[in-house]
Amino acid sequence: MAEVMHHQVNIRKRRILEAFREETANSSPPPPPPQPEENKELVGLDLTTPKEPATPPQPEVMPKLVSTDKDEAKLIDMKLKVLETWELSKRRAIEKLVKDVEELQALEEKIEKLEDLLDEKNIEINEDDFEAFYQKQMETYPMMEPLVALEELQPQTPKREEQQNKRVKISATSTPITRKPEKADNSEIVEKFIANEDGMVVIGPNGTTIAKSALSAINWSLSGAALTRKILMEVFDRETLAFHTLTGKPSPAFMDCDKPMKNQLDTQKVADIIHLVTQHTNLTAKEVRNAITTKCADENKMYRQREKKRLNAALKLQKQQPPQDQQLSN
Amino acid sequence: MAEVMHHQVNIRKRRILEAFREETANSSPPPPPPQPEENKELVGLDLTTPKEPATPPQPEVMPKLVSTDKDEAKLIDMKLKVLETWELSKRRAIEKLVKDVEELQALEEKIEKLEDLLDEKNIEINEDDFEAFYQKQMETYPMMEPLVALEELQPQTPKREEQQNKRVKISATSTPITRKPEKADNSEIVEKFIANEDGMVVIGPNGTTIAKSALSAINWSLSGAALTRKILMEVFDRETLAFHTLTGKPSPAFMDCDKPMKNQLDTQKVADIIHLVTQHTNLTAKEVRNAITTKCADENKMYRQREKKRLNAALKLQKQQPPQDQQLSN
DNA sequence: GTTCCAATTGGAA
DNA sequence: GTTCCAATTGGAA
Repeated sequence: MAEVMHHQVNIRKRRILEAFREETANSSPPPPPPQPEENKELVGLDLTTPKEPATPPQPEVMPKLVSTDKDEAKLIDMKLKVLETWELSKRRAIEKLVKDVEELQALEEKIEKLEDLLDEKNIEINEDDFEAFYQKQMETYPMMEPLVALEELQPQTPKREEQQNKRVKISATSTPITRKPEKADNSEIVEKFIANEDGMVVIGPNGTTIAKSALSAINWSLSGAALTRKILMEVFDRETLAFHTLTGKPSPAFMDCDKPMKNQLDTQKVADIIHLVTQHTNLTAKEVRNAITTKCADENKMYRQREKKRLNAALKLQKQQPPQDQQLSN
Repeated sequence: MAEVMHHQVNIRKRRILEAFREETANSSPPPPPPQPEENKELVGLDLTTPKEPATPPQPEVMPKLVSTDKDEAKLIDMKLKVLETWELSKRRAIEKLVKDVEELQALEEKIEKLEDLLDEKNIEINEDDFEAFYQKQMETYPMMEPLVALEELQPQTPKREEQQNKRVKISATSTPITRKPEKADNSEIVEKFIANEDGMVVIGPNGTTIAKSALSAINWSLSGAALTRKILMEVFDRETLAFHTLTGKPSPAFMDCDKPMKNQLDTQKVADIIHLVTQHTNLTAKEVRNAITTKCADENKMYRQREKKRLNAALKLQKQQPPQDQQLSN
């Protein structure tokens, strides 16, 4: 897989270089402009790195190009920045792929162990049984792919041409072939969840449910933290969020000042939320927990604001009324 | 690219299914054991989801299988878990790939704009100039790939067979082909940096330098935050870390209590550290900043601890001495 | 001897 | 009307 990625990258690299070559080939190189002798070895470009230590803040970070054609220099400069960005992005992509491969291998090992176990015990699995079982499982874990999808295997050696074309196309057009469909992604994810008769869907292994309508209302292309917050609002009500925290522990920063105690959010539900979010975004569990902590803090803040507003309104009302209830205010 | 990934996944899926099929084909399916009538439709497996609400904590999350052969049930159960994990992992991998493609496309657009600009202005780039420029750039930005590497392009249509074999191999052996080499990764990264005469290397666009020896001493397979901390220690000394923060702003949580002011860490250096870490790990800039904040807080804590220790030692010493310096302690 | 965690805060966004 | 940020803390790891 990493190999494939590499090819993709190399195609791109070659295109860049070819572009450069074409530019130089299509027209005779401009005669080197007369230069003062000390610049000669630099072929018309002043490329010396700034000698001064960084102490005076330098607004221009890249070493300035000095050339007869300023535009040209600027463009080379820009192009290089692009190349650099390119190279870094490539490295990151490969890292990701390597990680994927590792995950696949871990799964592979697990599966092989299971197969060994089956062999060892000489156990046979009836396919009908399995399908029935899978069917039931799907109802419980709606995120699973239907068995049919597992069986829809294209011939494995196919369409090299087509695939190749597609790859080139990805790299040659600006309209994405496999673009992340902002809205379609939504329904794609949401449709995996099958609602029960009350319109609720199970979001994690602990059986936490939320309304499917709520799930579809959530914009899954939101940044991770925002997504977590929306789901939190579906699982818990505002008051719960305002008076609970992730751990239920007091802040170590306010040990002495006796802040009002808060309880711990239902750990099962929290685990399910973390499950849901980490499976469908790139967030780590830690980031999700962080978002939960913040949301609770924010809800508490908002609750107190509203309370204050209510209190002020009540006081105002009291003042307007004749002081017949005066004893209550003492 | 997503297509490629899909194939890879499908190969795996098919292997799983084939394994199941072989098991059922190689031996006649076991005759369905006599079952009480109400279980008949479930073909020997009790697949009903647990009816009880989740209130009492249930240690077993997956619905229990009830079968004549407990081992068989258990194994199907396990196998399903694997399948589920598999499916989720696949989805994540595809998400990552889609993201990669998007990044590539963004770069593509940038480059095309540049090319258009070149065309528009009818500018030609002398290849020799470019190479000389690149050479110099490499000295300034050691992370860039050498130009030769950019030119080493394998023929683009090659080795389908080989590639295919590799893919199968990845999925069939447990020894990784492109495993992330824990140690090799170190030198691989470090060697990209070219030290100057003082053994220092530039780590980012602002020209921040650290000793190359320090860079090699760092274990790049560390978790991201730990890595950030190590680099921080190379760029700043302990005292600076102890009395500076990311922003220099006081904590909003301690506005009233007048904590001692802290200054802001050199933003240029911080930017370079963030650059270095985000390029070579999967951390986001936010996570790096978070790690910096924490490290500063920890260094401050440790500084105060040491100070206290020193003070205690001094007091002790004073007591042991004849009280001729008594006026100092009053 | 260090690193990591999460509760709290006011204000910026 | 909400979300996000980072400084601070003590203790767990």
